[in-house]
Amino acid sequence: MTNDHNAPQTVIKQDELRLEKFLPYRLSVLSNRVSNAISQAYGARFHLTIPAWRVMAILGRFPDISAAELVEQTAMDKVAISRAVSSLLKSDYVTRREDPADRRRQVLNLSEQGREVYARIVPLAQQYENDLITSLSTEEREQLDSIIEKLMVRAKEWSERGLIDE
Amino acid sequence: MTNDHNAPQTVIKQDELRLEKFLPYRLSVLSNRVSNAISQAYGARFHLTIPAWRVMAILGRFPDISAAELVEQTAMDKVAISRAVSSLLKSDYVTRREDPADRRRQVLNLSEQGREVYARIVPLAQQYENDLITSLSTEEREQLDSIIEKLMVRAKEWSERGLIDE
DNA sequence: TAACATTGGTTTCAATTGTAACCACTGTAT
DNA sequence: ATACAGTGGTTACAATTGAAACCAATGTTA
Repeated sequence: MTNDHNAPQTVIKQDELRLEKFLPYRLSVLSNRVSNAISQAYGARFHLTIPAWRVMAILGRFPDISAAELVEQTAMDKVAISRAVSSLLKSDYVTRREDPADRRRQVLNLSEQGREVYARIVPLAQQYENDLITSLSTEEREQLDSIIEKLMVRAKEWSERGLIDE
Repeated sequence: MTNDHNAPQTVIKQDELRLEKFLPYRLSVLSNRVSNAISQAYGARFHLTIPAWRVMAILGRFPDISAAELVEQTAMDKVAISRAVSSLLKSDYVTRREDPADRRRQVLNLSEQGREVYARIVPLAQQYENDLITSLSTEEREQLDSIIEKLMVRAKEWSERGLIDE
């Protein structure tokens, strides 16, 4: 395929799969390693799960939104959001008030406390991201950015339009 | 700490986090989308979970290995492997025999049936990968390959040497 | 040889997650 | 008003997962 530095042609039989080179697999291993490391970091310090932290991250940037809007933003599902929010309410990191215009809708926000925690996690998160990409040149960072964007479009199509063939 | 190449045009306050641009987050969303789509594809056709399929994929390339070696190869954990193997034994996709040299160790292989299923899944998997990367140019594919490699090294260091700071 | 640490692998139990059913409210049509 | 479909959000239950305890075999030390 792309790179074979030590062989004139790829020697792998077509009916074998090189898992180590298989993109979906590599993405998954990489992403798991990264997520686990980071979630340990703030999980340990602030007792936050990844979904909870995601909710806070969104609320930090977009105040006054509802759970449904969180679903849109994060691509997490309804139930996960509901649970994350309810645990964040319990720990007083977020506040919730009814939207008088639509009494089904609950408007969410970071609480004072939540804002403090948020302010402390953000640099930590950035530090991790920084550390992760120090090994990349500026060009590579840009490349990665645009490549991820393209892959995401494709993957999104899968989930929307159903799978290949079928 | 390490390097700082931030553009002057960035308007986001430093103490805010743009989740949509946060690499660990994007990786996770992308990887989940891809994995779910693909696992649906062969889960539906062959009743395989992702861990089970991974085990088969490794066994297809590396016969006569043990569960412990599977752990090494896949970065999955002991228990996940154990469960996957036991379900694969039940469906007769893999065989297991005791290593006479070390009676704790079990040597695993694809069965005839397993090999057949493997042979049918491989093209399917490749088709998905293909479809995913059609949106990328040849250069981009090479870039992605090497970038993932670099990120993986870093993430691996985290899990081995513990986290940043600490 | 007895004692103890280590390794390969499984089991158990609790926490996390996903799916579907559900309740409460709103919007629309009758 | 009344009925009914759609939406926001939660609950209940089953399946999946992870951590820790565990068993059996091996290696190591004395």
